[in-house]
Amino acid sequence: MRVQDAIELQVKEAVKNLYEVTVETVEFQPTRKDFEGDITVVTFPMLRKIKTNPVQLGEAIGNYLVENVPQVDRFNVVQGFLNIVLKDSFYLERFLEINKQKDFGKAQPGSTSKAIMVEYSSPNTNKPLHLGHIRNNLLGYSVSEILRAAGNTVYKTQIINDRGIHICKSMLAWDRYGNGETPASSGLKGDKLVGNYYVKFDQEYKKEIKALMKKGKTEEQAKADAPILAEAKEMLRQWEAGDEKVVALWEKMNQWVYDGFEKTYDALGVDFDKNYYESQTYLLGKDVVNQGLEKGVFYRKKDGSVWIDLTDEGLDEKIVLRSDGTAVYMTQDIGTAIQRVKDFDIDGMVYTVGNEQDYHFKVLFLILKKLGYDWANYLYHLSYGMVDLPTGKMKSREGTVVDADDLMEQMTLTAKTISEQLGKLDDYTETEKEELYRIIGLGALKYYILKVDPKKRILFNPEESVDFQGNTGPFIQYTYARIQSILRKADFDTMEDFDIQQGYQLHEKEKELIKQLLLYPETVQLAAENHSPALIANYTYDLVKEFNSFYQNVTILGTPQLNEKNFRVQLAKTVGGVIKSAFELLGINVPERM
RNA sequence: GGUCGCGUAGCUCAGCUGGAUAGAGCACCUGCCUUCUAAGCAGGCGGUCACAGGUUCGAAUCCUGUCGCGAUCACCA
Repeated sequence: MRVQDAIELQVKEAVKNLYEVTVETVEFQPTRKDFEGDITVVTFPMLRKIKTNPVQLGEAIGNYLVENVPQVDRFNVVQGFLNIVLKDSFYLERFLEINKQKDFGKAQPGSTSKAIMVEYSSPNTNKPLHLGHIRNNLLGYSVSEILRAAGNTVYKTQIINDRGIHICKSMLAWDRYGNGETPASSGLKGDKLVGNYYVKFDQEYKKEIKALMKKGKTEEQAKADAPILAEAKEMLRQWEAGDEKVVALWEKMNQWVYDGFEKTYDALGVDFDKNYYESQTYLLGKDVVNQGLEKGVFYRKKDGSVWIDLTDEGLDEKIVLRSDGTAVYMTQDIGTAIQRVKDFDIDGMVYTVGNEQDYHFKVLFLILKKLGYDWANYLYHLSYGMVDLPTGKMKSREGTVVDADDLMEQMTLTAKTISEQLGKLDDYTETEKEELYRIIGLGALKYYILKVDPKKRILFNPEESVDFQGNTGPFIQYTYARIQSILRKADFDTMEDFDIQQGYQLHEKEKELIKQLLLYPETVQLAAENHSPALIANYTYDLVKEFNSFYQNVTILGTPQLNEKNFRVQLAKTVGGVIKSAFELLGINVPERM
């Protein structure tokens, strides 16, 4: 970066001295692989002010740079592109700097740092987590890590949707048909057990609808009149009234689910600094609405309901309190946001929620801004596309979901199969092997999901397994393992023996690797700004591709020259460090061997 | 119908704050394991960047329109 600034300055000097013209900005881009050079100045825009042809201009500026910028070695001109070659010494010096840094790529807290709360996962407690939750969790966790690496303070949270009619449905079904079944008695994971009763409710509900329709009711009537639904609603009323028996059942079943979720989160490798529970927040927000009513942010309609008019913003009117004075989803979200700022003194929040709620969050953020909260300026909806199956949407009630636990287990199994075929780990113990299969299987799954732009919907085909070759997690893990193998075989790993003064001449592959390493810090920043783990994934893939090409074309431990060997081992070690660091940002572990 | 998002090779995706001949992986075809791990490397095949206009010296990228897919427009969450 500093060289680019120096070059920019000298380019401006050059055109001023040579043509008596002042240019505001100089356009840079990395030189394309097909041309010789490290950095390219695009001279086309300058031609507007300077009456000459692009080749002459490029030559003139190039010569000036060679004379005035010490890091510039030589150049070539292709049309309006001035390709600059930097000296090897420049790259070697930068490489030595990187090596000294303990947390290369990560930013220290600074003036632009913020305290941010990231919400993700936010499950319902009536069914197990599925593939959709996995995408949510991986995104939320990774963005948290990325924001932290970019120098921010981050709090991870989830809001657990532990109340409401859907919870009562599984409670009712268990109460009626469960015969006292527990996770202990059945050997089922708690969330799975509760999920079964949610499905059971739906089956019974459908039976009743069918029966009612036979008696001549319309489908709509039947759905509304089914006794089992009325009973669930009644249960919700009792819960809200604090009925002891209902609350006890609710607590018991929710605990089963929490125990189950904990296992899934553990396996996924995600965690939270604080849990919020909807049962404790669903009444929040009403007093804020009333205050906003006084300030004129909201208005009351004749029937008593309270609204906000966002038509000036190109949106609609939106209700924030029902005519009976009860809260809606929006009210709750307003109240919860304010509560979180009180709890954590944060500057902003990231909500990891599917793109079906784009509109909701647009409205929520606008309302909070209009209410005058300064932290409302940094609210971000980390919106992501649905994960669909070839057969369509996943529906828990209908059992058409890819279960999170099952999927992770399946991935681990695939890793095992491949690993056993390759048979490189015969001296590993069973426990070591199992751990490794998990790392690889999860690496494949996580990378597969995180490498794609969050906005895009994912079509997941369970029939075609996730790849372990090419642009995949295991490919990158494999490269890391190879590097560790080299480090184990090298009997030195310090930089002290490498002498830059000897005028080391960089191999083309070495230079490309250093260039790619130098991009890591700005990639982290960019990923943070864009809330995009995909940028980290793609960066790491490029780095690893570059390393493998180096590895396969250049001998590292085989060279007779000590200075060269030391440098190459050190280079490999640094690449390994960046792979590990980048994968940590994605929540993916790296193995020492595989 | 209004609004938002997406549309790039057979498939999965990069590239999108405008720049050189549009890049990877999978699949398919050639080579490379007596030398640091072949989950790899080197190469080949494969594209009207959905379509049509516009802005620009220059458009996959920006603007407008059309088409296709998805989401959303509840006193549900």
